[in-house]
Amino acid sequence: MVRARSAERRAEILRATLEMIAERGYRGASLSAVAERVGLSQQGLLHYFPTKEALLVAVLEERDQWDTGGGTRSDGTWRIDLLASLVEYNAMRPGIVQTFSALLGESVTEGHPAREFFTRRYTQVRASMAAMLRAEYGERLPGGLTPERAAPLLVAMMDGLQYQWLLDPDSVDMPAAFQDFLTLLRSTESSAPENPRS
Amino acid sequence: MVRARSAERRAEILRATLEMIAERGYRGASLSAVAERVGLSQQGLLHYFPTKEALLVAVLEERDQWDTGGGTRSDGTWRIDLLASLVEYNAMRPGIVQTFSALLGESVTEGHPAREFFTRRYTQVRASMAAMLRAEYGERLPGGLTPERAAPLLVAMMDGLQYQWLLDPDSVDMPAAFQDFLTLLRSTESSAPENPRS
DNA sequence: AACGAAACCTACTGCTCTACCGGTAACGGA
DNA sequence: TCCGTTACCGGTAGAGCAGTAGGTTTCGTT
Repeated sequence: MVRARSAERRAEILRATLEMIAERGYRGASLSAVAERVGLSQQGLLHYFPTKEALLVAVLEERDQWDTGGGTRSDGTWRIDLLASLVEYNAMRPGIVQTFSALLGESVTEGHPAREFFTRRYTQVRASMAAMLRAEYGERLPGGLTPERAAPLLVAMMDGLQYQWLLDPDSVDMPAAFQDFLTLLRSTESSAPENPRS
Repeated sequence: MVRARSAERRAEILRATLEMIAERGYRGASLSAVAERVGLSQQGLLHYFPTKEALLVAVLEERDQWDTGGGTRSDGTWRIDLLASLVEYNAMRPGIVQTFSALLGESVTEGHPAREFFTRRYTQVRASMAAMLRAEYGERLPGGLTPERAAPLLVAMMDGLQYQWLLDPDSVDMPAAFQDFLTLLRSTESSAPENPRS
């Protein structure tokens, strides 16, 4: 009973933190503001998460579980059509996208507590994407690309489109643009490697 | 003489500000820290730029001039090979890239002073890219894309790669990856539109 | 030589931030 | 019914923040 109530509170706090980070970024999000949003004093919040950084870590971990959960195949790889669905889904949740875009931007600064998280995560996501591309299209992709070379492009496209979309949703149709990219990756014949890398 | 010295100081300040933003982001960059870096008191700095926001605006304006200057053709459009060169150039200046990536990330948060700047800038850059693509490849691009539809992809790719590269330069060869994308945009036959948009 | 502006600085205000310390009240288990 | 744990809150330390007020020095111009 107590446990359940506690877990509920923690979930509330994490949700509020996500919102605050979307609005102000991690550095700009103050503990008091988060606490106020869940109807707690700042000290009450610190009872659940002892430091601000611990709170951020909890947010990141929750998210990590969240989106390594759905959308993957039994062998752990993604399906490319589900990737497109994910982008469509994201387009309906600007809040979440904004949270992680703001966080990603901050994370490149020195000593940011999310930096290591994102670094590790991108390594993992690139590998996952490469596996997906290989499963879907085999070894040869358009332009003589290998799955390993195409994977970072896929990730970059998703992230990059998010920023343009967040800044100006009316001018950028994110899901359509991402589909365009997938078309590009699909529609063309795979030729011999044009500029092989070592 | 005085004027020259003053302009020199301003330039120093702007350079230091760029550094500080790269290290801590805009919100995390304090006036005192910037001032110290140029050997001024915080109030001495405020003599040149009356508010923190004015300082940021000056940084953005300087950058705006800077990179709408080189690389464009007489008619104001870019050349695509110069775009690849720009990416290569950026790969040698992690500081600058970091500054603007951090700023872009922050700018999606509410009420950020750089938000309008980036919004306007991306609109303009997309238009510029579309013009370049049209000049270079004509109306039909691979996958049935129009220049207007490919333009945001080009921009997104540049931005997205920057984040991956900043987080893990050893794992991501940014210029090569961008070249891969350009190859993708080039190497394939232009087919009829597959999924035309309204 | 006198003047005015530019280029700073010291001191300070008022605010916000994270985090610690020490309480207290409720509650579930023994 | 006692007792330990959980779930908080008030107070406050201690630091940093942007920005103001009011100086003084330097220096080019007249």
